Amino acid sequence: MTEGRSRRPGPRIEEVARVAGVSKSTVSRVINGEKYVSERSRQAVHRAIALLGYSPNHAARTLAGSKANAIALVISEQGSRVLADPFFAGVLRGVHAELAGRHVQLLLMMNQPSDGAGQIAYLTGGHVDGALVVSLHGEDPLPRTLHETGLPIVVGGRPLAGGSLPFVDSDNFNGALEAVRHLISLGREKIATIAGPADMAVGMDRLSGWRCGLAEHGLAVKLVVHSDFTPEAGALAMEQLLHMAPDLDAVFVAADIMALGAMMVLQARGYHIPDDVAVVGFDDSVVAATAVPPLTTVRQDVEQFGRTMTWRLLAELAGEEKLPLSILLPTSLVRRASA
Amino acid sequence: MTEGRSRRPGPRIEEVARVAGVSKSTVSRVINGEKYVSERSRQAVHRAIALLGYSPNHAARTLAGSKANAIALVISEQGSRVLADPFFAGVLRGVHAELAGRHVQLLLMMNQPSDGAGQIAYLTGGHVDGALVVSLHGEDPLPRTLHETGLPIVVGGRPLAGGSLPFVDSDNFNGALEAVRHLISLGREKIATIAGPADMAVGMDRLSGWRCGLAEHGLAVKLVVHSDFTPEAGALAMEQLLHMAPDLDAVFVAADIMALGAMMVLQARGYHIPDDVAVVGFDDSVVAATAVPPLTTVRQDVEQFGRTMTWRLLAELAGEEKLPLSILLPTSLVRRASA
DNA sequence: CCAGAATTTGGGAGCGCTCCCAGGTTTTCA
DNA sequence: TGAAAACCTGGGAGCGCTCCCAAATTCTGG
Repeated sequence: MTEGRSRRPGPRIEEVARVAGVSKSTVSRVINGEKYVSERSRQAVHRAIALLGYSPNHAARTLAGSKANAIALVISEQGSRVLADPFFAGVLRGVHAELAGRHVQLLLMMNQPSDGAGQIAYLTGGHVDGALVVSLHGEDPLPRTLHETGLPIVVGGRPLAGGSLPFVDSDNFNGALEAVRHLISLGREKIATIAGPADMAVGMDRLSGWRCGLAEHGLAVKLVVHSDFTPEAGALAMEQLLHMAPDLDAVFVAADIMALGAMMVLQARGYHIPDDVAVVGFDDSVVAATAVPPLTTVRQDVEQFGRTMTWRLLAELAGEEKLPLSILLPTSLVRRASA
Repeated sequence: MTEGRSRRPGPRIEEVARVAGVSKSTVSRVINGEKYVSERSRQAVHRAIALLGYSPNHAARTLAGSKANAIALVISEQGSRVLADPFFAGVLRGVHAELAGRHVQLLLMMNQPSDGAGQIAYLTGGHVDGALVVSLHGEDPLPRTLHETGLPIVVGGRPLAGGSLPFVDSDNFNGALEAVRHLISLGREKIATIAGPADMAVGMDRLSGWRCGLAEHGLAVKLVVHSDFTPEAGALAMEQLLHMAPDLDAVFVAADIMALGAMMVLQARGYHIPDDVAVVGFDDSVVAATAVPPLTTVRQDVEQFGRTMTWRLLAELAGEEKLPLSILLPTSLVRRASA
């Protein structure tokens, strides 16, 4: 009755100030972790906040202040959905974990082909302080465009276009290298690969690792077929490889999901896995352990991926200096029955 | 130099008003789609908005207005991650698609066991207008708690606890029913099931469908083993079933991912699929098509799931009357080689 | 011992918008 | 034909906070 307009519930900064016996300027300083606040005031404010259950109003902070207190997670969805799904969920979990406890909102944007311009306008329009761009397609211009407007970003997955964008990626090269070394240690000599698309960094880096592993031992690096990240394409690629070299004795497949298709073809053609042909995948996705036979694969920690991207972005927003431009996360070989 | 404080880029509502030759009240009315605006003014405002590339400031709208212009997507993550991942990504895509073009932000929250109370405080603290709660675990109290505070919510997946929460779910019952009818039409008579957990609606509903399908034809409904949504547990359940009835001729598995484990066991025991034992899964997840043999399964459209939840929530927020309390989405049988 | 620097505090303008109010104009209906 | 109802508009208070400014206090070093 006495309220003019319907107010949001909860106490305001003014009440905290009153209870703590200081001004609202001081409360604001404490909340934002500024220096030039006496220990005495800081304690009093913290007590008052706890007592009242105060939580700052996000909209007001954003409106009054010079930052948005929010970051965006931008998913660039150009095909390759199959690869994206489990990857994406894991990354998201990591991002969220890293954000926990900070007063930063996570906004989600998916790259609809229709609204490229609108999206850029939104992102650079002061609604967010920075963006995490998960861009599986290496040549996507979005990260660069955003970066050039001065918006702090971190790209997930090495961007292909030259220049220097901050990014986080799994160490695809060394993962593949380790896979090939493992195959060689098993005595395999005719080692093929089903590579990812040539326009994706993830595809290229895994291919390079395979090449290096073979080159180390003077083995031939001819048996390459490019494919996309689907089981069907993996099957097709395997057929091509068998056509090129029916006597191959191992294949490194750049994604578990493609390995599934490849294994189907191998088994249909009467090859025994791993006796005739050893198979190593990549990702250690949920399908790897339940494949028949269980798939030896290179594990990447997607949750760590999300956490690291977020950490890097927040560090930059906090004004930290000397941050590494790019961060590669370790991979590890998971040995199962297929190799 | 002339700017006192660093301002956000872009035009403000005042400029739109000036260009359109009206007051900012009128511009606000147009933006919010209120009635009591002449067609002439409306046109002028729209032209001015397009001309200036104006986009309303979210923080200011939220602060000044009585709504937050944001909804939350709350993921209740109590185990069952494997099921959740692809499901979750699809739902998210649907949510996003439905939100496109509206001035509604999507906030993401994952249920960290640690911050249950903080999360509720945040959600009911006026930061969001409503919430989508994806809660696979049927007895999760969060949806009910939120609903009781008056926050509009839509639950994804039928909530188990009695009462009347608005929810969206796949028609698990009829999907299972159709699967069983298909098996019966194939001449199978000893049809087992690997059911989901008994404390999840999704598990119970699929089990009920199986029961009904058998009951329709007077078949025995004894061969049930409960399991959780992992391949390992599926394998274990299959072993139990074979122990109970080595001569079973079909099995309906409540999730593709469990079916994978079950098929491994069947094949290891020398059963041929589908000749000896027919297998039908549920979900039509990415693994179904690449299983050996390819898995016949019940398809649910997870993207539609997300879209429908969002539509239902936005409709309620818009004050629409006579909304259905619950919505069941159709499923369809996808025939492949396993049955 | 005192000028200047460093620290600590409160006051208040204003971020960009919505929503209430008051006033004017047009339509409706008995 | 006149009063009530519906329609349309602009002005301005204020949402809850941050950040600038000015002032008060304490700490330095020559």
